[in-house]
This record gives sequence, C-alpha cells and structure tokens, in this order.
Amino acid sequence: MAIESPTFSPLYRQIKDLLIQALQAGEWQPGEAIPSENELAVRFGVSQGTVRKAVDELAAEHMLIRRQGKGTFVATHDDPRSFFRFLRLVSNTGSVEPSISVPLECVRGRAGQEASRVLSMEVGEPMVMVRRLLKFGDKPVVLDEIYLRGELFVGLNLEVLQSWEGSLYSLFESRFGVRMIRATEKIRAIAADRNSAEVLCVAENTPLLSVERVSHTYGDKPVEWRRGLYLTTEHVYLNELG
Amino acid sequence: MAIESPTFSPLYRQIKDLLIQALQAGEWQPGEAIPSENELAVRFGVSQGTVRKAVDELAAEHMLIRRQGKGTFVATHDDPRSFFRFLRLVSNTGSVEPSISVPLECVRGRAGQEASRVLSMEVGEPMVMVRRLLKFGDKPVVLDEIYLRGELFVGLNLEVLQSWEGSLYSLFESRFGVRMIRATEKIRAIAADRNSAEVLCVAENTPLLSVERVSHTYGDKPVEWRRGLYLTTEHVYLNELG
DNA sequence: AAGTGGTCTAGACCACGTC
DNA sequence: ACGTGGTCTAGACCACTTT
Repeated sequence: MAIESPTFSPLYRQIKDLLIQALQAGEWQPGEAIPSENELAVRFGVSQGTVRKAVDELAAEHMLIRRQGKGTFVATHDDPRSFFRFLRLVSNTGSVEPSISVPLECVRGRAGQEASRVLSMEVGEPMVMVRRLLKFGDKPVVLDEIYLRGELFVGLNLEVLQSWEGSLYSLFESRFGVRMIRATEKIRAIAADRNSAEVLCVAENTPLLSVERVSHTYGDKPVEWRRGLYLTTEHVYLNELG
Repeated sequence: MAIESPTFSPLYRQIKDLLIQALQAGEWQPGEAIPSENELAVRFGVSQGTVRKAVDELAAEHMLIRRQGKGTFVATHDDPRSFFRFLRLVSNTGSVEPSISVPLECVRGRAGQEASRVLSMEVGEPMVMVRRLLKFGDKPVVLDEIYLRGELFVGLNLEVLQSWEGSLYSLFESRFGVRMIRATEKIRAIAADRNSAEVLCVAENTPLLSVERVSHTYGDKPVEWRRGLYLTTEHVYLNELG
C-alpha cells in the first residue's frame, strides 16, 4: 500500500519540469533544436508519448516550437511572431510599419518600495531603469519606462541599447540570458503630462493608454516592470478574448 | 493510389468539426453533459483516443469543459469563470465587487455601412442596438453601445433586458440560442464627450478606454459589435500576455 | 461496484524536410 | 532513404464521482 503524494503530479508534468530546468540552465540555447522525442524518452526513461505530452504543453506556452520534419526548437524573441505577442499595437489602417526603438536614458539605482514589491525584491537592491521611445515610421507612439533587476543586467547601459538592432527582449535574451516567458498588463486611460506630451509630440492632456507590465522569466520569476504610454490616435491595442 | 486531398485534415479534426456542428445544432444544451468519450468513439467509428484529442481542443477553446469522474459538459456563460473571460476589468484594489448591468435603451434599426462591414451583413439588414451601463457597486464604470444582428435576436427589447438577472451573454445564450465563442478587442484612449461624461458621472474630457469588440459565435460568424467606454480611475483592464 | 475522464505504454503508419 | 514530428489505435491502469 503506497502513500499517496499530497501533491500528485503525472509523469509528463515531471518531464515537463525537467525540460524547463534544462532550458533554464541553458542546456539548449534559444533558436537551437532540442533532442528528438525518442532521445528524450530514452534519457528520461519514459515512453515517447509521455515526452510528447510534456513537449505539447511547452509548445502551447510558447517555450518550444515544433516543426514537423525538422525537430523541436527553443523559442526565441528574434522570431518576428514573438514581437506581436508582447507588443499588441497595430496601425489603424492595418498597414504594417516597422517599429524602431530609440533609447533615451539608462540609469542604475536602487529599488524603491513600489518596484521592490512588484519585482519581489528587497528595498535598496540594485536596479536598472531604461527610458525609450518607440517609433512607427517617423512617428513616436510609445514612451516606455522600464525597471529591471540590476543583478541580472550587469553591463546594460545606453551604449549597449543604442547599438542593438532588434527588440529589447531579443537583447535581454541573447546578451543577458534572460528570457521573458509571460507578462501581465494593466491598462488604463490617462491624460498626457507635460513631459510625455512633449516626447510624443502631442498636446498636453491628450488621452493616452497607460500600460503597466510585469514580465516573468522561467519559474514565474518577475524580472521586468514596465510602464508604457501609448498614443492611440493612429494605432490600436489589439486583444483576443479566446 | 489515392488522390491526396489538397486540404488534408486529420481524423480528430474532422471529429472536432462534427462535434462543433452538433453543438451548433443544439444537440446538447449549454451546461449539459455530452456523451462519454467511448460513446462518441462508437458513434463516429474511431478510437477513444481520437475523440479525446478532438475534445481536448474544444476544451482548450472553452467550448467544452471536462470534469474528471463526471463527464464533459457544454460550456455556458452562466459559469462565473466565463464572466472574466469577456470583461477583463478588475478593481484597482483587487477587491471583487459584483457588477450590475443597467439597460438604458434598446432600439431596432437597419445596418449602416460600418456595422454591416464589421458584422458581414448587407446594408439595410435589420439590427438591434442596445445601450447599457455597467456599475460596480454604486459607481458607473462602463458605458456600452451594442449592435446585434437583428434576425438572431427577435423579441429582444428593453423589458427583456431589464428583467434579466445575469450577464448579457448569458441572456443571449439561453434566450436566443446565440453563444459567443471568441471576440477581438481594439483598445484606444479617448476623451469623454459631454454625453458619456454625464452618464459616467465624470468631467468632460476625462480620459476613457474605448474598447471596440467584435464577438463571434460558432463558425467564426460575427454577431455582435460593441463599443465600451471604460472609466479607469478605480478599475483596470487586465490582460495576460502568454 | 460501475462509470467517467486522466495517464501511460507500445507499435504502426503518415507527412514533412533533408541528405 | 532516413529522421523528425503528427496521427491513430488498442489496451492497461489510475483518479475522481456517483450509486
């Protein structure tokens, strides 16, 4: 008679956790292929079908990407599909303009009360703050203020940001080994203050979206706190209610 | 030598489509249990595992709900979990207040150019327009203007709306047999005009979220076009980026 | 005890991509 | 031709709910 574990978890979920551990440890880099299902089945001592179910869940959560005939790959923020998962902004007209990130400021400091609460840090721990502007074509559309756990982003500065071609998450992933997995956004409507209005080239008190985001990496660890001001005269925040 | 169908679709997806058809036809009502996996396997002449995969997908899309030991049930908007899928508004404080729907107006008319385009109708086809206010506690928070395909909602009027306890989608589902499956929202920040400001009890030009929604029923048929004005001083629109 | 969904296995075959 | 993921099957057993 076996004692039931109080927190029973099926085999495929244990395999899933092992895979997440391996991903977190960097055993396979973003963009690389992981071993085939059969190899993983042998490695973990389970059937191929059980590995399959674990991989299925990770693929559904966008941590892995399956490609029939080729293999299963570690997801990467370089992938253009990943862009729109984390920036749900499209043009009113539906036309697709490329966005350009313009870093404005990058300063290091210590966590205040609010930041430490949101990022599960102690007050006074090192932090990095980034301000940047996002342009669609010539027009400034998003003003972001980004707070990051300092210990994870040593060496991040304005120069690094300015010389990087690509998305921020792409940079974080390849330069600092921090992969954003999921995020939560809180959206409000606010009036532009003098400073934001100036940067976004609109009149003071123009209504803006305030998008507050907390991003998490493996193990649901919060690593980024971000507040974006979105100008929505020519763009829209798109959301699917599935 | 068989000719390959150009639009190959695996067995479980065909089963899935058959299940959707049955749901659409109302073979099983919202809240009811559908036949067991084994029964369905016999009925469709496939293995239980194939039925399982079809049901898995429908459960992932919230059309069915699995309950171990009990059976698989047709999803219903009466379920409180369904509420927050389609109204992603929570209090700033995190406290959960119940929301009350106050119908203001219900008029019938004919589709204009914009409405007909969004709902894939012909200009001039019958429509119903509903205006309603959503209150959290005593406070008005959302002003909705809702356009529905008239032919699907015969008998919908202000009296029906006022006498209904529960969500709109709950009413649509049980009274008119129209189940909303998924929706797309476009979010902007705008300034309250005189009328909206008055109804929401705020000053003119107060920033509001403009949430434009198109809801779809089975077969991705658009049946509702809705524009909500959200007051976000004490509430937030919550979104998960998975 | 019986019925439901949930897990796990093993094996066969298909579709896709590469060599 | 071969290796990959994708589908389908059949059967065993587990966990949960109801009778």
